[in-house]
Amino acid sequence: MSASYVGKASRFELTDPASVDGSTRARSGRLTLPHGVVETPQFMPVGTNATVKALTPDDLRDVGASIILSNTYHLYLRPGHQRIERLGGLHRFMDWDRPILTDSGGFQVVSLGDLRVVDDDGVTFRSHLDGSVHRFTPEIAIGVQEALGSDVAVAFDQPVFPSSSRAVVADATDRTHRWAERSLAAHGRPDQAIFGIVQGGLEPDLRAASTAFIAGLPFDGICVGGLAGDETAEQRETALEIVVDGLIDDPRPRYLMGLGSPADLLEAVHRGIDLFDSVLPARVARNGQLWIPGGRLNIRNQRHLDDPAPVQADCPCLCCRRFSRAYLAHLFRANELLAYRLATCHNLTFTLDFMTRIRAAIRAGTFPSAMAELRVRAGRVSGGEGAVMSA
RNA sequence: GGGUAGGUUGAGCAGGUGGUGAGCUCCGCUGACUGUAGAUCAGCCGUCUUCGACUGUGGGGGUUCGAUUCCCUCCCUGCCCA
Repeated sequence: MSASYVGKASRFELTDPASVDGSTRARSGRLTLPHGVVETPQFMPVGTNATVKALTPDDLRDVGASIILSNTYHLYLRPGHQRIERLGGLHRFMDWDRPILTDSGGFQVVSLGDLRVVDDDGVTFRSHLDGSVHRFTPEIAIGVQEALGSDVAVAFDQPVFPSSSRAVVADATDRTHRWAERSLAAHGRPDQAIFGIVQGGLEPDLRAASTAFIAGLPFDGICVGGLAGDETAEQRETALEIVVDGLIDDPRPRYLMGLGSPADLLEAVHRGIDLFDSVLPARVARNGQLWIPGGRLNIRNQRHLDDPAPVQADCPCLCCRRFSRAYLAHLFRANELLAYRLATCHNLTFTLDFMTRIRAAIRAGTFPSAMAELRVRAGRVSGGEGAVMSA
């Protein structure tokens, strides 16, 4: 097994390969990009509109973000990638000097709309902002990302819902493969890495074939797309295992797109994933759900109004360092803007701290035995009959 | 003291001039949220043995087959005049 990968704009070194006893595929590494180093496994907060909602760049550093994701589709429509390029690129525009990965816009083209037409060459769609008609092709999506100047560009793909029929999945997966080749051919920026996306839905053979196809192309990293949708955790883990099986000797970073709850992150790391992104911790924070060890709390509940304790006693975030649950509960009820900032700081701090704990366990060689404790810490923060902490 | 407008489910309101008032917005509660058209959305929000039933329009009394509605009286609130 190669322990490192060197591309023209990125480097990935496994510092701690998966345990030799085969009990886990969790591994730890270091991804070096033009704007800095990313320790893996790592979570990328999502900053769709060149901002992680409610946070300043200083807040982002404070919560421990080492890389964020931003969005090609949204920035193309507003304020326009050419404008951002004229203003010195995305990093300068948003004053974030650490790495940025840009999603290709494929996800939005599918998630946004009824008013879209997919053909073999690309996608024609209507802007969600003003209804105007636009067209994305792999070449255009890559061109936009080069203009933005992200550290990592992502190939243009066509995701489909995991529950889609086999015919739909097969069609979209084939198209994604052709678009992957075209994305690579179109990409020329030397200070920008490019990742390719595996599709294949929940069809085992299509997943395996897609993994083989994408892994066969000279991408700098492999994204696992088409999950974190309407599939069950079991279906997701099965699909994930198929993909990682196909990448077992591949030295490049593996990025599972769209996953974000601590419990889900842990299980995916266990199965060999290095990178994640999700809006979940930030969105849920804005809606009043705070993640704490072992569970969560709804800060809008009346019982918090008199509670002088911080959201989480040992948390170093801006919110927990200086404010009480009572204060945060008040801010939410009063619809004060500070509520969103503080809550987002907390959930991202919790999530990124959780990843730090995972890395520490892997690097200490104790990940398999640490999983039980990490699972408890992750709690069930989403779905099902999840435990809601009362304290 | 006189006049006037009112008293509707936690709050604020709609409606209702003899034929079953549970309608709205807040507040509150619960759930959802995973490559962000999301500081959003959904459900509940009088009581109960909750696919239904019961209660409820300030209190009391009257007329009536039937009263939130008509009559009498009392209480409370706003405003105006003394």
